Amino acid sequence: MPSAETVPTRGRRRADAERNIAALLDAAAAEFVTAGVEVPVRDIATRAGVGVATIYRHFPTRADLVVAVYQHQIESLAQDGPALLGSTGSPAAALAAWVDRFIDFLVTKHGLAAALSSTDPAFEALHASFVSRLVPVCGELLAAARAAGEITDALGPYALMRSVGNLCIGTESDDRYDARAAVAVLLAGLRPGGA
Amino acid sequence: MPSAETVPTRGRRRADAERNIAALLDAAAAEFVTAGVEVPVRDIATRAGVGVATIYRHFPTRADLVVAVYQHQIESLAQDGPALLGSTGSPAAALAAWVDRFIDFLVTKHGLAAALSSTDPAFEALHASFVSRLVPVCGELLAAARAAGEITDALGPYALMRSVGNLCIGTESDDRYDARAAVAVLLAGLRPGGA
DNA sequence: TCAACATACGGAACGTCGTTCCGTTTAGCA
DNA sequence: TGCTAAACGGAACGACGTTCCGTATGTTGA
Repeated sequence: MPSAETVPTRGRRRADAERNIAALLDAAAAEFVTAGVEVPVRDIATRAGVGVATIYRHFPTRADLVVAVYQHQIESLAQDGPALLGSTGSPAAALAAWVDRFIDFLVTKHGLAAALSSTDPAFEALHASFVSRLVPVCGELLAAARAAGEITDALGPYALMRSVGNLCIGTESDDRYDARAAVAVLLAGLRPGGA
Repeated sequence: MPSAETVPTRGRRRADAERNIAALLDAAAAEFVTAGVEVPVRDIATRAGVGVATIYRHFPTRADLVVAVYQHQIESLAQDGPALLGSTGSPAAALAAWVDRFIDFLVTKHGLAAALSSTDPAFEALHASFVSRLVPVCGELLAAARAAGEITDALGPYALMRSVGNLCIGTESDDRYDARAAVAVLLAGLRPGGA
């Protein structure tokens, strides 16, 4: 997992570096809420009380910072998958519940969904992190639901996550559009018995 | 229709202005294909052999230029709607065929789908143009299909177009994801008889 | 406790881009 | 042919991402 190296635990960091990394994570989290994940680097640096170079030193790309900020939530999402599969009645229901948590995660983070499917190289590592951590989990849920005959194989795990991610784009700025409703329709389309 | 005012036909333009506008539309179309709709303004100006100010004089926002370039295709898409409804067996089939043409349009224009659901104010007019011209058409198709009992009312015309547009984002850069397949699932989810 | 060295820092500097400004050119017309 | 309004082009400005480099500081071994 390359993203684990983003803020290296190896060697030993100087105490000031440790402090600055913590301050940066706090500042970035706050700025992401206020101004979205595309917030200017200088704003994060200012809020953290450090110079811009300090950001680049610890987080070479913007995606590294974004990943670090949301690492815990991505991780818990990844662990929700097997848990839901064990505790929920049907695999399809577990998949639906998991997707619902994924949506929750995305729609509450200003611009994160857009960043996820952005072609901007600055966000490549973000995409990669989501893919490597969450696609396998989605794959398990999908396989279980398919084995139970509850859904078709019209979409693979990657395509499904990407579809859901895309449907979450721009949900914050338009009340005529509800990502959750769109995803519900998408999932309904995966049920067998249609075409 | 506000976009008709973008390149005003009223008054009379000087001949050089007329020429430059034509050159800009050509240059922009070419650059959009090569570099996407987010191509730097200077690149378009250079290719057209004009100064940057000339772009801003005729197309105050980037969206105005994008709309002008694709105006004919948007228009013909709008006219396809009623035509398909008249010539296709079922309203649902007409809707599917129309959506398919919409997808064709979006996936062949580098970055257009992303620009459409972008929150960047530079693309506001683009969004507005699509909404004002295409949502009503989609609404007709949707209403007909609904009246025939072929689809549910889970998504309104705006939400459907937005969903399809979102699903088309990033399709050019990733062969693990196929927008057409995702939209097919979405449409399948609109069929009655599910939840 | 103190040097000396690697680590880390901060802000200036550079290149790119969107946008505006302004002195100059030119088309249209009498 | 000369006048005027329309239009032009490129310089200039500000915001931003990114890199550079001289300076400061924590760590470590004596």
